[in-house]
Amino acid sequence: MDDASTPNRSPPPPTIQFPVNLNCSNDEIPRRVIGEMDFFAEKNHKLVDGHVDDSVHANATDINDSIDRTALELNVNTGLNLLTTNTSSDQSSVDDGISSNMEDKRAKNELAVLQVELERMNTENQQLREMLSEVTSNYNTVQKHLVTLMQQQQDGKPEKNDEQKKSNGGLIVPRQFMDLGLAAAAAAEVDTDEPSLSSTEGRSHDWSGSPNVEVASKEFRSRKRGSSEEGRGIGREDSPDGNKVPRFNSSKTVDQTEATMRKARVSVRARSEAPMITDGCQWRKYGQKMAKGNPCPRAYYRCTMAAGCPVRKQVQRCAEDRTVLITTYEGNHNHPLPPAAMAMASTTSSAARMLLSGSMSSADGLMNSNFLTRTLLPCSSSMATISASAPFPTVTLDLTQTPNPLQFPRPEGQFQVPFPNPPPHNLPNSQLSPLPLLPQIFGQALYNQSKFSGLQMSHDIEQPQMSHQHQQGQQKSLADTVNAATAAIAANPNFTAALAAAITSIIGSSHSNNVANNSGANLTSATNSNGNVTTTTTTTSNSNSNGNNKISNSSNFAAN
DNA sequence: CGCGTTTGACCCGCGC
DNA sequence: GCGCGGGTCAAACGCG
Repeated sequence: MDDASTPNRSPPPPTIQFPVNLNCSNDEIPRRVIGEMDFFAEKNHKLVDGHVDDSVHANATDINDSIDRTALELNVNTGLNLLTTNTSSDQSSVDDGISSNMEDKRAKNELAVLQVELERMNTENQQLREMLSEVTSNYNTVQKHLVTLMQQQQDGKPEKNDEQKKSNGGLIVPRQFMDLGLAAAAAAEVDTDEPSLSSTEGRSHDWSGSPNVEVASKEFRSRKRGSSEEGRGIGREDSPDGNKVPRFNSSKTVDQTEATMRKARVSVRARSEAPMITDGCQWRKYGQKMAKGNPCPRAYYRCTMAAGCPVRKQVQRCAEDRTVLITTYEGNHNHPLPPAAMAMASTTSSAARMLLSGSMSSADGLMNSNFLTRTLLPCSSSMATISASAPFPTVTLDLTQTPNPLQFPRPEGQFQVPFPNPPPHNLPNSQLSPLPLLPQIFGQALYNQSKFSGLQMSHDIEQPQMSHQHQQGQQKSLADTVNAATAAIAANPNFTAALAAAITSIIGSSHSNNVANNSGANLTSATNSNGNVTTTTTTTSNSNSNGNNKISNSSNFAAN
């Protein structure tokens, strides 16, 4: 739990430079830029006002206390003042000049130009405010809707929960150990008596988030797979047709959503010579298969950090480029995770939630997703995608591509990823590599996004015990978050994109440990013509070459 | 001896 | 109904 609350969080590295490229060297500028971000924070404040996340509220309030909206204008004026100050100083310095009148005129002209510029910027700010206001409004609508649905869902299935608790001997503790990213899914589980993210191909269906359920599954599985009808009745609500074709306004919406969650997958593509990427967990290989269309075998791993942990992953080399390792995760851990493991866990659960938000059959889900992507994350990229056409909804995070220049370029040296993670207790230092942290970046970004999509709200409701820790983390990281958002704005001529990053960061900061921001990860998302969500996370990571992976053993990838 | 990997068999869903 | 492909199981095997 403690670990879960502070995964890989690093104090703001002293090396981080505020990305102030605003022609100002004034020390106050960063604060003023922050003030500019406070505009969003304030919105964010309103956005969460009257809702679940007190920690967000608190942080937004903090910012509000120190910086108010006027700071935005101050900020705008700041640069201008510098120039106008220069102008006036010019005036004073040329008093003894011959053409003081001309200088005066020139200064006036400059002033006029600057005023025009100021007006333009104000207009732009106004537009942005309106946009944000609209976004906020939409968000609140979606949020309310979601809460209503959650309440309905809860009211509709209380017996189920009780039943499950009874069958579990009242033991639901493992869920409390889930990390932040997992908890939302866990909450979903509590509601649905089903493993949330856990997924299979619709047959084994026993990837339960609860060890108890897992045990039950194993029981019926051990009887004989051929006679597992009983087991199927228990572990499988996803009827073969239930989760394939979303039915809108169907009474089975909830179940279908669950099925979607169960089948959600997060695929990470990374260049690595190692047989597996290091993700902080211990894995046991339980199978290997040749997959069609790929000369490299696919290895199947199961998390062994806790008995009954439902998390599994597949590891396979990319057929086209065998230096690319594709790791696909499914399921939620049901045990505490070391910091390094939090990364991937956060990634999978967050991505899955995002997936859910985009693929759940209810109109709300679609609304969430589309709303999010249309309004906040207009940039598109191929670095991460959600595939709705795949047999299972899959988020693919591509770490192999160079950052999209259309994303958020950062000045060199800015937001260097210090990879400050303490070595996982089970990993020797020699086996650490930056790579395992990248998923955390993704996870955080996705987490932010999924939170904003409204899904996380349910989590907040049902996991209030998290909020305090979140709060601490937030306060610690809020400045970094703002800085990061500021950096995005300052460094990026594409203000709209920067705005998206800023909003995403700030909103995400309400829960985050700010890894994404600190590490310079940017995430964008867009809705393509198919209505699928394209998510992009760009990192400044320069090397993912190898994480000598430390699964509990060093299994060699046979195909390599 | 215990633990983890290997690998062939098996099960299941899906498409034809 | 049949075959294919994906996923899992579990006995055999290897290693420390």
